Amino acid sequence: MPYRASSLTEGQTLPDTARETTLKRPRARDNRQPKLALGLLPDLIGYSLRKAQIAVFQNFQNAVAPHDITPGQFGVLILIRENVGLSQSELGSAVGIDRSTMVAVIDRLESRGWVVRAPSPNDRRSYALELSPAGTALVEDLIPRVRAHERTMAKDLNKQEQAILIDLLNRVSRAS
Amino acid sequence: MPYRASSLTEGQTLPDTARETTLKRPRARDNRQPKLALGLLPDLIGYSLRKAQIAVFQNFQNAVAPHDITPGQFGVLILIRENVGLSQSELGSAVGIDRSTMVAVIDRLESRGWVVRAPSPNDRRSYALELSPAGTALVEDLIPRVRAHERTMAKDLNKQEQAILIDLLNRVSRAS
DNA sequence: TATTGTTATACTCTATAACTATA
DNA sequence: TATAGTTATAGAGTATAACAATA
Repeated sequence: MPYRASSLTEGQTLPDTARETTLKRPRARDNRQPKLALGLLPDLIGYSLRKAQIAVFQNFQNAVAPHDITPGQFGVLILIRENVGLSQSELGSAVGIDRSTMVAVIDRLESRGWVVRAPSPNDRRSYALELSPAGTALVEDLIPRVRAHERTMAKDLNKQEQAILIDLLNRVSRAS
Repeated sequence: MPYRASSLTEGQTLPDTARETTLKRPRARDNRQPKLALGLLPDLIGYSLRKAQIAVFQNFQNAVAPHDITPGQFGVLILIRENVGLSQSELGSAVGIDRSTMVAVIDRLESRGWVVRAPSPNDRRSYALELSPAGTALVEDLIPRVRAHERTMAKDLNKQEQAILIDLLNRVSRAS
């Protein structure tokens, strides 16, 4: 595999702002190489969002380790599993990508033997997507790993904070 | 311009969870077409993160409208402005991308007349990146637009909630 | 010998436009 | 006429490997 999506042109390091918890901690290691001035970036939600996104993506890859699958592919597998008979176009508009883009997405999942393009009973133009037995087994195997990954990413947040984070993120999503 | 990065294979719609604020609102419009079952996705931080990311990215594009620039390019311009004389390699490691990738990033910004590859005074192997006058003017023009964009994205969060969101995101970034 | 920028190569994600088969 | 899947084409973003110039 070539690349391995890492970060993006957004800035990586971050100066420690906010959170005065555990005041009396003896200034433990905080050796993330800052050095660079970040200007207004640390105040932007998009900037923090992007950094968190990168961290989550990379940890996901490790968490599902033996399997080579991206968070996006996992999402598609879940949607197919939860909505049997979905067509490519429906799936595409659900995840917000063009149907021409969805072709290659399904191609990859199909060539790995996880997804089947079954004929749609009603409409001969479209497929009824479904998981193969291997795809079903894969998802079963992935779910506990993904849950463990989730616990890792949220390990410094208590239950309430996790719920708050998701709620705040959802409100940002709806704000645009 | 071709594509216009929109979303990704992660799932778009979302069922309304949490937040019982304003109980007596008469069930206003909430017509985001759900229909699809999302399984465990809405419980995953990565899923909400991705949706928020997409919303922010798209709104950013609108907010800087006359200019065609991505959040990532904006971030790079800010870093160059705040750290004059930065080399491509330093910039690359700051934003977490390979120096070979940074070449094309700077190529684009340079071809648009915003960034200059000035000779480094100390090291003849590297460049001292700086903004051109046009690049400086661009950034000056962008900053208020980006701040307005930020207000749009955070319009349903009060000041405290915004700070909490950024803090929680930073903690997630550090968790991996 | 190590580092900086570069090029060659490759792969994913994304889009638009046009085509085929079907509705 | 409209829709589902497809292909052709294009561009951004990402990586690794190798090379030249310089340290």
